[in-house]
Amino acid sequence: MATIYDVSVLAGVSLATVSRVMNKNTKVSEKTENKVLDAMKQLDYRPNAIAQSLASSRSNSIGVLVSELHGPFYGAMMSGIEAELRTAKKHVIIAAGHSDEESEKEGIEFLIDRRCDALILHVEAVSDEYLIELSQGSTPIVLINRYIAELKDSCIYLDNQLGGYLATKAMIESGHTALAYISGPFWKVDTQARLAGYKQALAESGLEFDPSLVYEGDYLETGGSRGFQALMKAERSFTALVCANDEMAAGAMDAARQLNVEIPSQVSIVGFDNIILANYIYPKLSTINYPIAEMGHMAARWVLRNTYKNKSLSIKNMFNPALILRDSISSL
Amino acid sequence: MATIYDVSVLAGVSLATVSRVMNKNTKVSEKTENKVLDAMKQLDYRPNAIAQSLASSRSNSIGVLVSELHGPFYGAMMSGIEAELRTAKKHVIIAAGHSDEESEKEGIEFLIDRRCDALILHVEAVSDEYLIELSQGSTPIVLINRYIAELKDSCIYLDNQLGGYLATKAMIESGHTALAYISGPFWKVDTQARLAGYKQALAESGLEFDPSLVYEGDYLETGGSRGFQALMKAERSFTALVCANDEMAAGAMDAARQLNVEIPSQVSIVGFDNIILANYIYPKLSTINYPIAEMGHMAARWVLRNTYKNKSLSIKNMFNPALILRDSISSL
DNA sequence: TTGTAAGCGTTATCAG
DNA sequence: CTGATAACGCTTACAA
Repeated sequence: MATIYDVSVLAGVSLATVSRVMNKNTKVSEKTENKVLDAMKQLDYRPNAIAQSLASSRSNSIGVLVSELHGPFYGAMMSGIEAELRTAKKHVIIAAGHSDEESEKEGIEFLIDRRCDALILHVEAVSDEYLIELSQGSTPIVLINRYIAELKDSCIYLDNQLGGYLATKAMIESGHTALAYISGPFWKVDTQARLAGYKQALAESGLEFDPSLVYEGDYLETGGSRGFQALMKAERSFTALVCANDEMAAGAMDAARQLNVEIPSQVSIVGFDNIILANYIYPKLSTINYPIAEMGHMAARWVLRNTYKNKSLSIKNMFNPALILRDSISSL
Repeated sequence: MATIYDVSVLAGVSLATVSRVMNKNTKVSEKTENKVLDAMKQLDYRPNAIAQSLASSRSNSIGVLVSELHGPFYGAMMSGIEAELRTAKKHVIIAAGHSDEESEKEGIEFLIDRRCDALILHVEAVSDEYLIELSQGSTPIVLINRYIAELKDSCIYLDNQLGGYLATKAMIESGHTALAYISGPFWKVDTQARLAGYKQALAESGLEFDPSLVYEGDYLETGGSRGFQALMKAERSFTALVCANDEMAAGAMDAARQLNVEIPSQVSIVGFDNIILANYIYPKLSTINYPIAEMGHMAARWVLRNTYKNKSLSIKNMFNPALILRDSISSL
């Protein structure tokens, strides 16, 4: 591969001049510029991004850490980020954290070692303290779906508790008083917030919170199925089921069908996230909208504004969940 | 951030020695090694991956190009690749090609400029010639879901025609003789192969191919819905619908519901890909299994074997589609 | 086993 | 406006 040196020789100028025409930061006479451009074309020259990063200590690439590379939620998030950054000619380096502390740290270190100009993180397992310390470092970080008071300006988050509240409230307003809940893993922060919203809505309506009506799932279809089966076997019956995400809701609906319980006439279901799937299962799933693609865009804009100094961009940190009514809830 | 130089000073050894203990390729006395290790720990030293790449001209990272960062198909593919590479301590840099020639080339160049040790490509818009030329370059490439005779050893592909054939055959064997088809964009190679399989099955059973029964979709739910509506309006009626992927099948089922046509009693439907969704829509979608996660693993193993010289790994280039019977096909 | 020094391909600072 | 030249942080012959 041709290097900047080859170009300079062929163009009959110095290294520095070639560098200048690439970076357009210093004036170069038109004549020289053309000579250089020609030489580049002839040699099919492509700058070595690695060497550029080393010399300039900026890589024009942003590190993104997601829990998984698959799944509708992370997919939408990555797409949102990439779309925004692409317009600014910045690139994305993605790593997976697998909701595991070691992996998340490893992923973050990989991205930092790669000299990413900034990091967009969707992390679940690392502690607030770790993140606060990380933010002292030289690589700027943005957090998605996590709120840490000390870092609030670099958090792009959803009011998860409000979401849980809205979902539950929708059931209560439809006349339900026996509401089961399929939760995500209890240790996750967003799980806790959503569950808190459920409790809040119950309390507000004078309904008692019954731990035997909540099942700890895994945010996957299988967890939803198992949860539904478990809940049906338990002594307390219910007419409404709120699920901490759509995938578990889909799993629960599947299990319901197998147990011959009809949705929504016998059990109403509401999900959370509003993934595309929610609109294509039957009956169409009522859910809480989580504007994750939009939030991905916003996180990217944060980077554009703060790291690349594009001050014309405005940032919104908190996003609101909203109830989306479809066909999986019936009135009692 | 501490550099190798800081470490060498603190440990009282030379740069080279520090480098040696990092790379474990030359013998270093235990005593020196410990001094160095201590110094590293004290300084919280992390090697600069960029500098390493520049000096060694290998980056330990593999570039992956997918059409989109979202979507169940690409999600599964990226996950498969990442999982395999992670075990070998290699990392992944992902770019999106958006099924557009310019974007795909841009993405590939980005990855090459980043000095990826190898590229795993799921490309649709670039020509065979481009890829053949690319493969002459110094960065090894593997192709997923694409077969190019000249590059066959580095292709990990599915027999798409066989898949289309199997899907169609399943309908015919269930007694259907009027089969509609919702296709992907005609310009895509896999689209053509799947459609060819459909034609092949028809021909084999003496059924005439009727172009008015095929609709050109976009591989998205919306395309499936629109396709179903269009097909229903056309003069020729049909009792079976084969869709070139599951997402369009889901869209078609949704449209069917709105038009009050019952699945599968009035119209049988079969999809393609076997994405998770297929198992959670109602009725459960019969489809063609596309082992994309497995193929992602295999592509990664190809890299491990060929680029990183792990010869103990064996490679399988062609994968077979298989019919998965669920509830969306009824016998006539 | 260890040190010296020449790169790797750019950027960026200084002179001119 | 252009050219030398010193970094950037690390690897890797070549010597010792």
